[in-house]
Amino acid sequence: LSLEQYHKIKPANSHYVSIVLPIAVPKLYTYIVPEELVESIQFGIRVEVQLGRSKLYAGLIIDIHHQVPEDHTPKPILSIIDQHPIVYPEQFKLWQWIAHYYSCSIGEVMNAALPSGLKLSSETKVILSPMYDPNLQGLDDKEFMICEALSIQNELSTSDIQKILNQKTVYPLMQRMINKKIIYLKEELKEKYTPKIVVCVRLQEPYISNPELLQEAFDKLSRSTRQVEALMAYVQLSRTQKVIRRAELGKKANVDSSVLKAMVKKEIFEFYDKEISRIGVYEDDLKDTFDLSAQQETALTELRTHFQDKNVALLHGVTGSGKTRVYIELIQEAIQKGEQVLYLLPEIALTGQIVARLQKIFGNDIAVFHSRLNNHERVEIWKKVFSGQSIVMGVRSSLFLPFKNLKLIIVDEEHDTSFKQFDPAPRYNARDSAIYLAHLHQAKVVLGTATPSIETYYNAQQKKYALVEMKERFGGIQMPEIIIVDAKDEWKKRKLQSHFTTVLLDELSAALERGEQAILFQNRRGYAPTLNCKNCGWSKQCKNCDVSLTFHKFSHNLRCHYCGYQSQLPTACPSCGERDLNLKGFGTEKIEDELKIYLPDANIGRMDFDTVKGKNAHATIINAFEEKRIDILVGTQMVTKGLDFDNVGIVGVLSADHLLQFPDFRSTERAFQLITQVSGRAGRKFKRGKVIIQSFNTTHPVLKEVLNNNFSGFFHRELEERLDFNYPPFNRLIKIVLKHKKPELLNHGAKLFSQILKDRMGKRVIGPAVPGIPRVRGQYLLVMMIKLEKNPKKIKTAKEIILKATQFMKAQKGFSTIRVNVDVDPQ
DNA sequence: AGCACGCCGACT
DNA sequence: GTCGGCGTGCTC
Repeated sequence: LSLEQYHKIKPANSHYVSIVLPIAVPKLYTYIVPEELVESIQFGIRVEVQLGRSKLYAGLIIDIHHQVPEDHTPKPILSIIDQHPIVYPEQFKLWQWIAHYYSCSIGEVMNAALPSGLKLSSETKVILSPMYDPNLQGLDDKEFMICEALSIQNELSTSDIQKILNQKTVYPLMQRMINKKIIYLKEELKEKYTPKIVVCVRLQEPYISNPELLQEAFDKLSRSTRQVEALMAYVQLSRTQKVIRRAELGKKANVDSSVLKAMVKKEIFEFYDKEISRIGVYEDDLKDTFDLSAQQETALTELRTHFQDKNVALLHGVTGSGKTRVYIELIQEAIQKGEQVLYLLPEIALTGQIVARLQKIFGNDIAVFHSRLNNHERVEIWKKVFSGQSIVMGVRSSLFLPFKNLKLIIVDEEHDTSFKQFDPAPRYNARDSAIYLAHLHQAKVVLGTATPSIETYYNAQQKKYALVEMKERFGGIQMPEIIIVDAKDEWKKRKLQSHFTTVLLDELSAALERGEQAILFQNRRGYAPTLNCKNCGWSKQCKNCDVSLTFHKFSHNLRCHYCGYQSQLPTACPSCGERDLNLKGFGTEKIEDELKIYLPDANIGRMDFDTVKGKNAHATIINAFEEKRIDILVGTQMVTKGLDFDNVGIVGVLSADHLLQFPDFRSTERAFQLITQVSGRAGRKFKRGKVIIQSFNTTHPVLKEVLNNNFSGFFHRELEERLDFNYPPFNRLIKIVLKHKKPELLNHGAKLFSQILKDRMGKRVIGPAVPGIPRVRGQYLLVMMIKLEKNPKKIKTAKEIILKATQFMKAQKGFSTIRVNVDVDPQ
């Protein structure tokens, strides 16, 4: 239908809808609503639409109007997917805010926001024509192969055909076959969500209403011992639970399903299907009984008072001060009023103790939303929140759940960098987005941490946020004693034993003798970063990224941490033939091994990215440590977060220097946070703990500030530095990364791009510069940074300039394939 | 994000 | 010639 034809025949006063599609296209699309569907359309429902020639999508309606499209013929909505909205207007406002603030498309936000179970897309499938005759002449080899496959498999997807023919481009061939009417397209939307169904068993009438008649049933079965056992098992199970699964009953009575089937025939049992939750439910309803400390009471009162005129409060409480207890009180107040609460946590902190603790108190009022949930579980939580689930504990993406009466958001470990998503877009910060979400819902926000981020503390100082402090540990336990050990000095005196100072080793063995446990923190994983040739210094590089491969002892191979590329160990140096290859650097795995030499009697465990990969691996290690099957836990960042153990006498930081050496304006801040957090694991609940920090450069001011637990000193010194170099919190940063697989082309494009930015924004633009790792996954990178004054208008203009510059550069011949990533407020 | 079109070099 | 790779532009 041409545009003119359409305008001639278009019905008067038709309904049109604006639709968001879950893809990275920058704009919304307008579809026409067929007369028969007009009644069913509303904001926030998904509809099936066609985009392009064959793709079908589930798009979201976000506007309904009568404005006739001027420049194109609208396609019709094909069908209605939802009877009721799946997205509220508040949610959509959050999406819009994120898209604007973080410079990405609304479709990208939709992609991140909806669980994939709610995002439908078509897979082009083809079927064989019923008229097809295997003896038909005139087919070439490839066509024949497809027909053969189709006569066996019934239908094939585009990717199936690609595999069968072992070639990428199959569409022309498919089109040809369609034209010849050998095959047909089969387009269908598949609903990915199917509730989990289990078969359950219950008694039939009359037994169900008259349990006293059960004796008769037993008599009736007396000839079959197995059936009697099954009935007995049923009676036992029914005392403690309402729903009895067939499999469970079979297992308990040790009978197979044929026995149960026979009992169905005898009209004692019947089977029925039940839709069950995939989310673990917590039955125990124990209550946290101990009283609040005076400090906690004060903090609560202060928070309540501040919330009368401020919407955001920073709760700055030292490790072990009992912030969680304060949250619990606030949550309790909220749910008593029937309000919803969102408790945001960094991914890694979510996996265990804190969840268990809150579940103990709030039981099934809490839904837990983390990244290891599968699609079905995500959709289930989505639906639960929609129907009013009162508390959600979750990672950054739980921000997008369909709250309708959200009144309190807690962002725990507010400083944590994992609240910021950096790839893919939307590159949003969940802490900052949470504050906007709270604004939409008229909710209050508590930002809790022992080590506030510079930005947040600055906001509190500027009175933008309220500030509540808890300076003492719960139960009057002292802050740990911190000892800074000069590793350089020991090295000079030849006392240093591999990576351990004598101070650390002595303290460790003393602690073990006292029956205490220890945590050692090392900020690197793997055995040794590189395998080097002793003769010429050669090391094996990744073929996709410009980094040396890392040696992994467990799998005994070399790996790239950036793209996952793996390679065998070379037996000799390929460059000079030298057979002596050396391990350089040290990681958690090596620490674990070497510690075994110095402390042979200790049970040593390791917790890092490699050992917590399995679904329950993380919990298993924590349990082993809790049950004291591990004496010393060696780990990366993971050991710093959200773990509460009551028998840790010693915490060791193996090398503070590694943390301070990063070429990044946040490295001091991160070092302070990490060391303070890991120190906080020492001596909680039990007695005063000890922290040993090893360093080759003991004069660094941050170490002294950590030593004295001097947050304020650290903050002011850091603030001055940030002011000198125009960094946040005084300025705002936008980071732009350009990527392409051809370095020369990338350089030229970046030059053009940066020139446009510099013409408009002058010296605020820094770069383009080659980053520390110049190539990742086969793509060369160039980085630009823009330092902007905190002026909303200027920031808005800057984002527009970036968008225009991107469009301009991409319009030039050859540059269209350069990828541009914009990261607002990078971490 | 797909997907098709069109341009180009590499083959039967 | 035609196949397949790759860059470009469009999708209501």
